[in-house]
Amino acid sequence: MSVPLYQAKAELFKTLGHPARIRILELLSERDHAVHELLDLIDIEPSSLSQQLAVLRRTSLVTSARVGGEVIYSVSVPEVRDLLLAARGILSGIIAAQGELGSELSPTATS
Amino acid sequence: MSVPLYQAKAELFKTLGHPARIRILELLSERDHAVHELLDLIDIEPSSLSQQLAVLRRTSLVTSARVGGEVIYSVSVPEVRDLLLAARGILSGIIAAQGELGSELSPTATS
DNA sequence: TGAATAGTTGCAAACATTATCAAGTCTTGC
DNA sequence: GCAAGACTTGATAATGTTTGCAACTATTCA
Repeated sequence: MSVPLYQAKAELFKTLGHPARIRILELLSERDHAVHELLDLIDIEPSSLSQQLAVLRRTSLVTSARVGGEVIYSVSVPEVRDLLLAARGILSGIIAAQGELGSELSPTATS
Repeated sequence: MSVPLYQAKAELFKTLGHPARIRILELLSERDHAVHELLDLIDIEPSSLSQQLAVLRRTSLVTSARVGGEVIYSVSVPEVRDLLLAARGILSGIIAAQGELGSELSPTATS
């Protein structure tokens, strides 16, 4: 039952392919956060946040621990930070390369 | 104008979230390939390959150039390689951390 | 105990992505 | 010109993902 590595990579990237999940990982790679803290920082419904956290948990990218009334999340693999930085590098590269012409990236919210 | 960076990142990762597209990028990050060469190396229908290439083109991750009878693809941003390597690092981290329990991820193939 | 806060789960509708087949363009070589 | 090879495009059914609401569990605190 072994999955080829390129497929595992695809799964990993798919897991990262959601704005809320990126935000979560960015925040968690700074420091651990309780769910309600994330909720204050990310504009999303509680249940939706919970579901995105579940996705990240399933992929073992984050872990959770109940501490009294709150549940604290942490990134389980520190290298996640590298991945996010690499992504930023690529985006800079692309943007630099094409100036500002028509992008497929749909403009919506701010921040 | 600007799309929030975290959203652009999510788009980027989403683009990478498909096994065929990962394969394509892995192959192209070694050297340029004509479509029919990719076709020989990846088990996929021509029309499907074409569609995946279109996705990568739209995101500006690859560029294509017609050379006589063939169309040659190249990665447009060399840093893509870093991203793929970072992904491999994370997968190793996860796999190492959890041994072989879940069996959702097991490395077999190369790269 | 009961109210309030903190999170999670289930589910159905809305939405996006993928695979496949048929049809079309472009280029080479005869 | 025209057949063959190399690719792309369009349409569509099948599948997968996301969202939002309601309901539910767990913990704290008064």
